[in-house]
Amino acid sequence: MDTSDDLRFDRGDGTPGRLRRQLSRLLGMTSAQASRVASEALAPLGAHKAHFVVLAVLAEGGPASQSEIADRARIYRSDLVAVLNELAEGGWIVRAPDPADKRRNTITITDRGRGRLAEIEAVLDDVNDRVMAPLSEAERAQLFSLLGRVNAHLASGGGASPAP
Amino acid sequence: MDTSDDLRFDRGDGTPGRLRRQLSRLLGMTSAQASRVASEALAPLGAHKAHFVVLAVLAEGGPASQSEIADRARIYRSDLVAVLNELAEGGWIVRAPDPADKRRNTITITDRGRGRLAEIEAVLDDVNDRVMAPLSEAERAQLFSLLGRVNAHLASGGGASPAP
DNA sequence: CCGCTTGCGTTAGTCCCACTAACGATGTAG
DNA sequence: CTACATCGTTAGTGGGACTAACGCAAGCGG
Repeated sequence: MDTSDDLRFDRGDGTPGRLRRQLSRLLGMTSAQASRVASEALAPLGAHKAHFVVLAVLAEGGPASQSEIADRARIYRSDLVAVLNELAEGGWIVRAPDPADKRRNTITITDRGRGRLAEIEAVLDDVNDRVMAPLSEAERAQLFSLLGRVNAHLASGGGASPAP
Repeated sequence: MDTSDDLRFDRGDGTPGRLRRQLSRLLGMTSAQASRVASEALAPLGAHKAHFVVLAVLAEGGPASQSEIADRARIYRSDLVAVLNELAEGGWIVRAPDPADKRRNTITITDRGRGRLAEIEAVLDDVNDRVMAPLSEAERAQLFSLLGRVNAHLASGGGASPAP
């Protein structure tokens, strides 16, 4: 299998070898492309990726406070506010004050929300499939595993700069 | 055993399975972390990643016009302007009008520029190493290969949405 | 020569994302 | 009661990808 496609990317043509060694560059480019594909696929639905994330968290973890959602969904509480507003406006979640602790809101996914989640999930699964089209099943698993390990390592402070 | 660590990441605990299936999410998180590590490492030098990219292109490809650089470095011409200004201010490149075509500038890397490139490269190589610390050599190659293939696929329009 | 189109560098500005700071209201500990 | 921590919220930063439009120069067809 040769690289006969007219990719304008990292092929032998003009890309210096130094650049190809940089993981962060490759990650960045790939991430940007994948993200773009996903966003474009969700656009017709009027949905954002954050919607999916939050709905998934609520569907699988049950009702939760906003900071709980933020923790689980790996979203900042500050950004979560707008997302929840949009989701509430669509009737996909309910934001109700927690009687036990008046600081908290208890967020619950609605039935419509579950439908919405399924809808979004279908789109994103398809996107995932298109993005990873050139990879076999085993390779996809490999990619997830490798990325996951790097990610976990970085998340646990593994990449911090050494003491000065 | 509580999750008192402040890894707010994907560790099986609260992250729904649906989210873990999404490559773009994993890519995004990992890319953001890696990018952050790189930026922090470059900060003490007063350097940006774009500096590295442009210097590398010039060092390996020889003098070039700005749009040529933009093509090779996979940067937008509009963004390139500021980068070249900074590089010129540091004396790492020279921007001279092309006598053959007065619309063009010919950009050339200086000796100081080559020194700067080496300096930045050393930092970034170290970053790369720290980021991929948990992976063996073979696994790193695997990761590059897999990412590269996905990236190439996306770059050649592989992930476009089907006709509506 | 004249107009037309194309490519070049530049300016400005948009959108999205990760991230921080601060604040009022509420809860908790001493 | 006082001091402090937490919750939701608002606002704003910084960077990266990307677009639009402009002035200028080159090239081409007539």
